[in-house]
Amino acid sequence: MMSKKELIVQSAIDLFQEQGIDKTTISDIVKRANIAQGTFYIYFPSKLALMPALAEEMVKVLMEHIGSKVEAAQSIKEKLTNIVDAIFTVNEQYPEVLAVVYSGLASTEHLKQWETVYEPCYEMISQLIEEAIDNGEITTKLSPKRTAKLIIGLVESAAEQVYLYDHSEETEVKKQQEAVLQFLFAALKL
Amino acid sequence: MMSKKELIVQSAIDLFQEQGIDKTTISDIVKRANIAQGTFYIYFPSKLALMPALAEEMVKVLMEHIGSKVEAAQSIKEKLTNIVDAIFTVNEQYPEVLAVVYSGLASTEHLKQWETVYEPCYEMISQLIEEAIDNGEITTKLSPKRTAKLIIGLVESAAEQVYLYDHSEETEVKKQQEAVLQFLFAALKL
Amino acid sequence: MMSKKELIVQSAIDLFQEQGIDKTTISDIVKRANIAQGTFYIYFPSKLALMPALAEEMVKVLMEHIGSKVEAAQSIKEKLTNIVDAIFTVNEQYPEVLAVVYSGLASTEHLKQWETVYEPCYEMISQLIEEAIDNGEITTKLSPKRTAKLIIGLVESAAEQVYLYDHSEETEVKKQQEAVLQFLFAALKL
Amino acid sequence: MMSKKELIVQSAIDLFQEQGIDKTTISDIVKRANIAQGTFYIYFPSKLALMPALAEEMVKVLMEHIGSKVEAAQSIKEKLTNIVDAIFTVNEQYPEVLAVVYSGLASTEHLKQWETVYEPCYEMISQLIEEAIDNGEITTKLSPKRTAKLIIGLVESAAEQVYLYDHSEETEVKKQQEAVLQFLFAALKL
DNA sequence: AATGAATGAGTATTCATTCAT
DNA sequence: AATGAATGAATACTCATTCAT
Repeated sequence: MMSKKELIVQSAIDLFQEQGIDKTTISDIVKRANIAQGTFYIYFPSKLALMPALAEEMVKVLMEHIGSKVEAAQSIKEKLTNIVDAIFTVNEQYPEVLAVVYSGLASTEHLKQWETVYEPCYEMISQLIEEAIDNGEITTKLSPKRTAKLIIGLVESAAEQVYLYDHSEETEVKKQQEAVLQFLFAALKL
Repeated sequence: MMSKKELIVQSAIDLFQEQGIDKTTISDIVKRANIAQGTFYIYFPSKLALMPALAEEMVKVLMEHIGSKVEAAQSIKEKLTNIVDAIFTVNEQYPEVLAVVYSGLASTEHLKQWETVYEPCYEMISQLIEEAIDNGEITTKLSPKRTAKLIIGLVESAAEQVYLYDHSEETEVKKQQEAVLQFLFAALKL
Repeated sequence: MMSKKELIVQSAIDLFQEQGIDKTTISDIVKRANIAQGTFYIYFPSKLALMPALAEEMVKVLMEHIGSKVEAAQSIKEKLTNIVDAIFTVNEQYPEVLAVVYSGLASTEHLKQWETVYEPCYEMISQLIEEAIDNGEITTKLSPKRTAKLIIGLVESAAEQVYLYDHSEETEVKKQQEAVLQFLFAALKL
Repeated sequence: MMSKKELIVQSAIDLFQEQGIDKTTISDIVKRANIAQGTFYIYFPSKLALMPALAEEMVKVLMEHIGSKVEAAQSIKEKLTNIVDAIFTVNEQYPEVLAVVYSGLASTEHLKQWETVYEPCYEMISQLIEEAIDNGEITTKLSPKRTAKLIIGLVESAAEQVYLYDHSEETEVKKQQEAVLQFLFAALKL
């Protein structure tokens, strides 16, 4: 059984996904979570205070998707392919929520926490890059961490384009995924 | 002299930039624009309805920056360098506004208009790519339009990282700009 | 061709009928009448100032209905039958408008004008009663004018019941009309 | 102690009586009730949504007036006399409120609820008529329920005429009350 | 910890009215 | 007489937040 806190976060994610952040009220969240209005404030001082918890959850989901697929992969190409796939999958499920998380719109105050939250994700990709550099698969003058961030930025924005803006069809999505991968391989000279 | 509608859009951009979307009220906007409360509603039914007009203005600013610099350039490398520079410059000036515009948070209802608004920008880069392909500067299997979109996504997210999330210092900004350019050149095999 | 003033009154009647007085704005009225916002104020100082003109129009319609039918009738019974029929017919066409006119809700300020407006209607029925008393058809201790007012009150409220509250079917309407006539005949010992 | 909801209804009745519906704002109502603005919206979504509760209260008051007087009465004539008296008394106290309730202006949406609200009143009179028919006091071909409705319509409109339109003096009121009673007795052949 | 009715400041929104053209 | 963009006071309504239970 979920704790009240988890119930709140889950309800918020669902509602943000369905109707957007602005149109979702705390009242909506507690109704969906089946808890009392006041209970919300035991766990979160405000609606914005939800954001870090929400980002954490999103990153957790993303990391799970990536983790399970990347371990099995051998080459850096395979690994990157799986990462792109994971990012596209998560964007398909939570386009609205990720748009908020990624663009950092949830008020300037929490932006710094977010980088912290996203850190493990950057770190993981960074590791992969470093290993690939070490064993000669990749040669680049850019630092692994910076490269990791550029990669995530590139892939996320590509995924948003198809899922959030264009509401593209399945085949278009596949093409975009293929294209971003090619672009990425070229950038890394793979 | 500016029309009332233009006054509203300009005031909104300024205020969003200064205090963010959420903290900016319609009252703030009309006060800044020096018009009556009701006048706002003659032109826009709500705050969110401002978004397309706002995006148009941002794209206009971006295009002006790009246009003036790109014409002078000769090679595709030079042109891309200038484009990246233009995008970074605009992001430096309007980080908050662009975050809103770019992340597409402005409610699901207007998302489709946005692609239309961004279209001239995509089209312009697309043209440059095509010319570069024609004269053999670039070889790529990806379509020019898709490549253009990937480039914009990549550069925009890189710029956001330094201006919105990290509030980086001048030197870090330069490094990021240099890095994204290198990444981009590699991706296009330049 | 209708004058602007007539256009305003007619549009107001139509709109009050369709959406009620409260939900009808002056803006609605001028749009329907295809005239400018300011033109309204040339003819009427406010929305409430429309009411007497509106009542006049309604009474005019009612009188026309009654007039054409009553002249042909011979006996007082026949005449009353026709009056009841006329009132029901007009109520069928303008239930909402008549509810307002009859109940006098359009603000206390114009109530006195209304009695003046309704006067010809009361007077006409009053005449009929008096004639019927004179030629021995009716015997009553009540004054003709008071009797006329009671009759109108009775028949109007009966008509409202079926058209406004119950939205009755054709057959129910006929029954109600028949009933109120019988009740009326009995009251006048006819 | 009164519930918040009752407080709202009572304040609304008082204010409608004093200044009419249109001039009474929700702000006025909550101030008079000594409750917060938001509390109003917990119980009623709008001013018009008050109407059914308001009608219920009015019917309750009317029924109390009638009930206390009719029980003591023996003959149907006495009973009707008391009913007319009760209706006139309530109309004297709440002319404005009753005008609203009775005319059904409270927006088309709630009209159906009103017949339900008025039902006990119709039913009560209907019972009296039926008893009077059973013990031979009254002979009529009309159904008791329909007769009851006609009676209420007649008496209410007669009362409105003196209290709402004409603001008649005491003696005129008495005359009107006497007249409507005579008219009614004749209609029922009493 | 949990509740949910109550709060009221803050904000959006409406619409009668004006006035320069 | 006619126009209709502009006005801004008046009002409705929301919703984050509190607190007694």
